[in-house]
This record gives sequence, structure tokens and C-alpha cells, in this order.
Amino acid sequence: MSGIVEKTRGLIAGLMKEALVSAGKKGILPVVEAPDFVVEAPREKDHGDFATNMAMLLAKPARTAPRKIAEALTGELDLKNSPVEKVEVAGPGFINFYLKSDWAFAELPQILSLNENYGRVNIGGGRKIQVEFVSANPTGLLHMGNARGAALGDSLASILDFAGYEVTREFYINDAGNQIEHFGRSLEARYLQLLGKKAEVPEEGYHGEDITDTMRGFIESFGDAYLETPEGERREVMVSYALEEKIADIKNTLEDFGVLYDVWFSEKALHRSGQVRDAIKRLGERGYLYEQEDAVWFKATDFGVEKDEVLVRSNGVPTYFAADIAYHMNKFERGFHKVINIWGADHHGHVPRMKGVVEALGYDPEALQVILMQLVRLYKNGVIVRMSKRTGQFVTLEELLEEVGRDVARYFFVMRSPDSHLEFDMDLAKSRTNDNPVFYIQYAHARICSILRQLAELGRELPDPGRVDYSLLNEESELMLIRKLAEFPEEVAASARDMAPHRMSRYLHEVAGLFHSYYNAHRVISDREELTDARAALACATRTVIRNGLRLLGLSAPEKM
RNA sequence: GUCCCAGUAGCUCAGCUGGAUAGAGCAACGGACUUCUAAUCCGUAGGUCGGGGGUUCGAAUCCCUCCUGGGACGCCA
Repeated sequence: MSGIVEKTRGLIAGLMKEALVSAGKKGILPVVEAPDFVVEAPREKDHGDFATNMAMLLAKPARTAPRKIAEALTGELDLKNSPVEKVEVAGPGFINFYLKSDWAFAELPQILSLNENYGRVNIGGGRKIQVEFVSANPTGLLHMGNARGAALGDSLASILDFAGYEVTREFYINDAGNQIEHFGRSLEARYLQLLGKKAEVPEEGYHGEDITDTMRGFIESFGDAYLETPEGERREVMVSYALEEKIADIKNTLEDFGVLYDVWFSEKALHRSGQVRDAIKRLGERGYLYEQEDAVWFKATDFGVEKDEVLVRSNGVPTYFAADIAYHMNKFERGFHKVINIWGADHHGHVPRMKGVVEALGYDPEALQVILMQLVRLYKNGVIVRMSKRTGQFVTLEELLEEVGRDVARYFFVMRSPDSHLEFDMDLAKSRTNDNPVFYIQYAHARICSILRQLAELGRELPDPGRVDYSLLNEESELMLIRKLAEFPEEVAASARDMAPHRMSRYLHEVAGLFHSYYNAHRVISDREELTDARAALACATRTVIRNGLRLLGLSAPEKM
């Protein structure tokens, strides 16, 4: 399950701990607890394959200069039966480990035999985890911000799944509340207008062309049958007709984007089933509610939030917040070990009070993790495109997919940290040239496929991974590539731990880069049969890692470009 | 006014649970296609890590403060 890099790291950490104990016993160093040291790959290749900062961390508790400690520790290291070739003390007190060049070879047959499962790790231990993302208002089309959330959430879910969690992808449908009221009035107005009556879309309503389109379809089915129907009833019919259509559209668009949900959760259902009422009741029983000016308030200030929050308005209608509380109570009742929400940064004020609610309900607030993404700025022809809902002017996910395609769109959204304001350069995204970073990775994959095709044409079968002489892979670029490939399982674990898909996109870019360099310097297919076998195995392993990584990001791995 | 995010090469961004000489892509400049796909590679150049203080063996990373940009502060969602 764990790769050679992790094993070796653990082995070195073990050796260091033993050396520390040994030095303590002999009185070379004071007896001290092992500090929280790291064993990591140094940036500089000259600093060895692994390095540890243990000696520097011991300086204070052992009251000794770090270099002196390092010398003492290296003297106690028992390197028999280990892949370590040489150890050096360097810099302010680092201990650098230089390994035998074949130390990572064992990973290659692992990659080849595990194939599409290579990189799976088990930090999740099968625990249930939920990722709720997009959850856009079902009253309109998906915009660039939703698209970012979709790419991010889906990739994160895939990564968590690969890291050993049981993942549920969920979309919360806001099909109740005020905006549905506005939605209904907007639909009604368009309906009346289309039938030649006088009507106005309310100021706070929905002015987009899509609303009109929807009502055109409605009229095709029902004609003017609802002209005389009482307003309330009429709007209800229209809302339910339009929601069905809108939600289907959203679902389809997301599917085109490669995003499939396990659960579509209706807000309205929370109200109908009484869960909103139950959640409020539970908060009341636990003493976190009070009444003031006919409204029911949640004591958010008990949880360090600036202000208390209204749950039930003075007119008796629960707020959005109340429904959200019921929703989260429902999530935790379903037994999720962790609940991840992906929200736009404009909702950041909602985070502390939501965590407060989770605690008030009796759950661990840390079990709720919110990833806030900053806004997307769209550039077209070098200028920023202002997107505004009021004017109905924004680039939809549908349009984006038409213009740049799924792979490019998804890659652009996950190549940046959610914390950064994402600059989406439409011209760059549309370019089919080497400016576009997406193809760099895919091209490496396609190149490998091409090599393997040629081998097949030559009638050469891929060697049995167990029978390859990997020691023939002794070029510098080969060793670097192997090492990078071997880091894949750790990269999966780190991406899951940090909830950071952009780590994966960067990693894949590095793998592709190492392969491209290698490709340009050395030929895989040669007349040396053994060498060809070894290099073909390496190429094949590279393809596996790239393919698995691309899959986690929801990108295709083309065999030809 | 309070809070959140960001400020790192000309541009877009990594790195931020403190570690060695701060990285990548693009753009610029100079090279490499009779050889497995040049959507590639090799090389050169490019930096007061927003400013200032502090913490310590060591700070892009932690703390304080100021500046700039974006966002949030509703009985909206």
C-alpha cells in the first residue's frame, strides 16, 4: 500500500531514533526524547536523497551545538542492511543521506502490477466523508464560479476516494425560500409578456434570457391555460415546471463537465419533512435560542461569533440559515466522519456561525471543513470581462465547455490554490499551442503511447515487470524520473490531507517535465534488447502515473494528439 | 469601522505545520527536428518574497504594525 519513498523515509527515521537512543545510552549525548523531526527530500540534489533536521531540533533540549549533535548521531547510525550509502553532516546541522542508486527500482514493478490502482493509499481507513459542492441556485445557469467549485470539488472527491475514504458527492438544491419567490414572479411576468399581457419582472427577480426561454417552452405545452389561474397557484405550477427543467439542465451540464453526484439534496424536503423544525427544537433544548421582537434567534455569540442570528423571522418563516442548520444536522446524522463544503469566498462570514451551529448541535466543529474559493476573473482579448447577474451577462459553464472543452476548463480551475483569485484567460485556454499548460501533461502521455505502439508494431511484447533488469536504468534523468514516480502515493496522501487538488496538477506537470527531458536525451527503443525492455517498463510506469493522476483531476489521457 | 483572502521574476502563480543557494509556466534572448510525436528539449537572463519592526541558531513562512487590491459584514441566500 505504501510506496518505497514512504518506506525509506520511515526507515531513516527509525535509524535516527535508534542512533539517538544509542548515543544517550553511551553518554555521548544527554538522554532526550526524539523531537518531532522530519525526513525529507532536499531541494538541492547535492544534499543527498533524504535529509533530516533532527540535530538542529535537539540543540535546545540537549544544550549542545547542532553540528556536534549531528556528528554524534551519525556516529551511532547502524547502516548495515540499509540502502544508505553515505551520510554527511552539512550546513547548520542537517544530516544528509545518500542512497544506493538502485534504491527506488523496486517501485517500478509495483507501479506496473498495481496499474490503475497504483497510488491508492489508506489514510481514510474507509471512513465516510462528504463533499458538498456547487449547490448553485437552481434558478439559473452555472457560471464561472460554479465551474471552479465543480472542478475543485469533484477532483477533491476523487482524491479522497483514492486516499481511502468512502466519498459522497452532494449537491444541495436551494429550491425553497425567497429566491424561489422571486423566481416564480419572474416566470409569471415572462409568461404574461409572451402572451401579450402587461407585466414587469420584479427588480430583485431574474432577468436572464433563459427565463423567457423556459416560459416559451411552458407555453408550447400549456398555452394560455394559466392566464386566469390565481397567482399563487399559477406561480407554484410554473416554479415546479421551471425547476425541473433547470435542475435537469444543471445536471446535464455538470455531467458534460465530468461531474457526477451521488446525492441531490432538496432544501424544500427539509422543510416538508419537519427537519427544519426539529433542528430548531434541538437547539432550543440545548439552550441556544431566545426570542426577541417576535423572531427566534440563535446565540451565535456563544461560539465567538460577532452577532446572534435569526432562525425564524417575525413573520414565522424560517431563514435560509435555519434550513442550512437542518441540512448539516442531517449530514451528521448520516454518519459522515467529515463534512466538506466548498463555498465562494463571499460566504466566508457564514463559516464561523455554521461551525458554531455544529458545536451547538453536539458535534465536533472540526468535522466541518469549509473550503473557500476566491472569485474567478475572466479575461477575454486581454481585457477583464465583468460578470453580473443583474444584467444576465455572464459566461456560463455550457459556453465555457463549448469554447475550450472539458479538459482545459477543468485543468485551469484546479491548477491554482482555491485561495488565489483565479485569472481565467480565455485566449490562453482556447489556444492549441504550447502556451497552454494542459497539453504538456497530456502530450507526455500521448508520446508514451506512441512509443508503446511502435514497440507493438515491431512485434515486441511488453516485458514481464518481474523479469526486467532495472539496473540498466542508470542515467541521471532516469533515476530522477523513477524517484518522482515513486512519490505519487505520497502526493495523493498529501493532496487529500491538505484538501488541495492543485498539488496534484503541479506534481503531474513535474512528472511530464521529467519525462519530456528524458525523452529528448535518450531513446527508449534501441537494438539493445534488455535496455529497451527496461526503458519500455519505465515509460509504461510513467504512463500509469500520469494516467492515474489525470483521472483524479477528471482529465482525459489521450493516446494520440 | 470590524473580519476574511491575497501581495513572491515583466505576467500568471507554487512554496507558508520555520530550515541549506527562494521555484515553475508564460513572455525575452541564444541554440536543438535525415533518429520513438518540436504541443518537446537544452541554455542565458530576470528577485529589497508589499514596507517597517519583532521572536531565534535560522523567517517568504510565526507575531505586531502600516500600505495596496479583492470580498464579507441583512429578520438575503
